Amino acid sequence: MNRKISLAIVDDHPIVVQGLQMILTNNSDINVTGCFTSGSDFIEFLKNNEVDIVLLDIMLPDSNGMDVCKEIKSVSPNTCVLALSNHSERSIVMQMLQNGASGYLLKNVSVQELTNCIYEALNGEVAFSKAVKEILARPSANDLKGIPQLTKREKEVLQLIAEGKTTALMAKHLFVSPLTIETHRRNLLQKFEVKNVASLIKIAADHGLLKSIG
Amino acid sequence: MNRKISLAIVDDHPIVVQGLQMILTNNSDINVTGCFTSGSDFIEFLKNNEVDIVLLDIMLPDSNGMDVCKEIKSVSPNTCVLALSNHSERSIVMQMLQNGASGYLLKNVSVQELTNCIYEALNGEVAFSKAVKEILARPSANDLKGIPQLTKREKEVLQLIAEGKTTALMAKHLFVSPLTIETHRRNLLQKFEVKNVASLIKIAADHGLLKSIG
DNA sequence: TTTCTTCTACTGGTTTTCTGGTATTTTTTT
DNA sequence: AAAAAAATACCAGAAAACCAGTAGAAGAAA
Repeated sequence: MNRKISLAIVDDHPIVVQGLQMILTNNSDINVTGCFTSGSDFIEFLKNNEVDIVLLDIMLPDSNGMDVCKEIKSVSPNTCVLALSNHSERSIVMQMLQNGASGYLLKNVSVQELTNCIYEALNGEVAFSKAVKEILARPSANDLKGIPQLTKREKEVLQLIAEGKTTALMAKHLFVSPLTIETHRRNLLQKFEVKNVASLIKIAADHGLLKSIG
Repeated sequence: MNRKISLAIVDDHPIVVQGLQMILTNNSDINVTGCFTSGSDFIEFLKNNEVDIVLLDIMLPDSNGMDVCKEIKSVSPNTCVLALSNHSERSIVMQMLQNGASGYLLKNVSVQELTNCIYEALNGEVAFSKAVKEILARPSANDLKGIPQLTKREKEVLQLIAEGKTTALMAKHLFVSPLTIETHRRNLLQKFEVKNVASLIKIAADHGLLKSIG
């Protein structure tokens, strides 16, 4: 090993910071270079110091995690960002990753998982804690309101709508009257509690109800 | 250790089957209980035999992977299904998981990863190979055909359309004329080469261009 | 400065979706 | 056999989306 890994912690909860530090000082590869309670403090630090990886709480009081992450990556593209959060909402996870994070951990992460994820991230991989993988895998299972129960025909029509077919085309395709298709569409909108196909398709896609376009 | 893990392989490529068998016989915990070249053969077997985990190729000649997976879980809910595939399309991954798969591996998986994933799956976790995590994390970055380049305003409008807002509402929201919104929508349709918002939203969602609903 | 892109806005017309009803037939379940 | 659920079909009108073409103004890039 040539040199120690330079790691920073950004979190406004002293207890979390203490805990992380304790865990990480046991690891001889890792050097905790700095702890910060705000995103902007860390960005300043980053301008004059090299940091290999940062554990970033995404719920900071002053700024939001997304923006901090984006800024970190623009100031120092090679610094890995591991998002650390209590929030297990899928959309937040996705947004962080979209903004360049190397991974996402819930704060209930185990010590073993934490160190694994750090090494994975530094190795250029994407790192998730167990609970996060669960969220990414089964968006609907973690949903408050369940997916409406659809009939076979409704699923077919839903799929065809997503493929951009108009009522007339769908009717031909399924050998029924266009008026029947309209009824199905109407029932779909009602079941999903939306008022146009745009949101219908959005929600259906989020729930993994649609086939990918061949 | 009380008893060996019972593992089955379902794949129509003899070479893959051979390879998997070779790798797995080196592992004294695992007993390869059976190899099958079709989904229905395996389902039959499953009715009379206990299988802890099955490595399932999702591109079988006779049936499709989703349905086989669903059937496996209905015949034997405790059998873990690890999907094995060359296909790295996000929506396929999601569909398999939706249908009860415990994980998804691309066939370029390493030996180490494979065994890790098997243990993770048996342990009730969701298991992904490295490449799959990459896909889940950054849907857009892994696309073959590039996503059309969107302007800032177009992205905003796209998002609002996905949220089910009408032209009039979007116009109010963005403080512009409804006619301007219409133009943006039109440009979006043109850029994505589709002719209605349904397919627009479908494709945008597939590419991870939309925020998920909280 | 000129050019390119983006954002803005318009006219006018067509197609499709959406809304609120109703209702018969077929299939499934009890 | 009766009841419930699903698939089928219709009318008529309102609202929204879609199409084709044009074009000025602001801002960024050459």
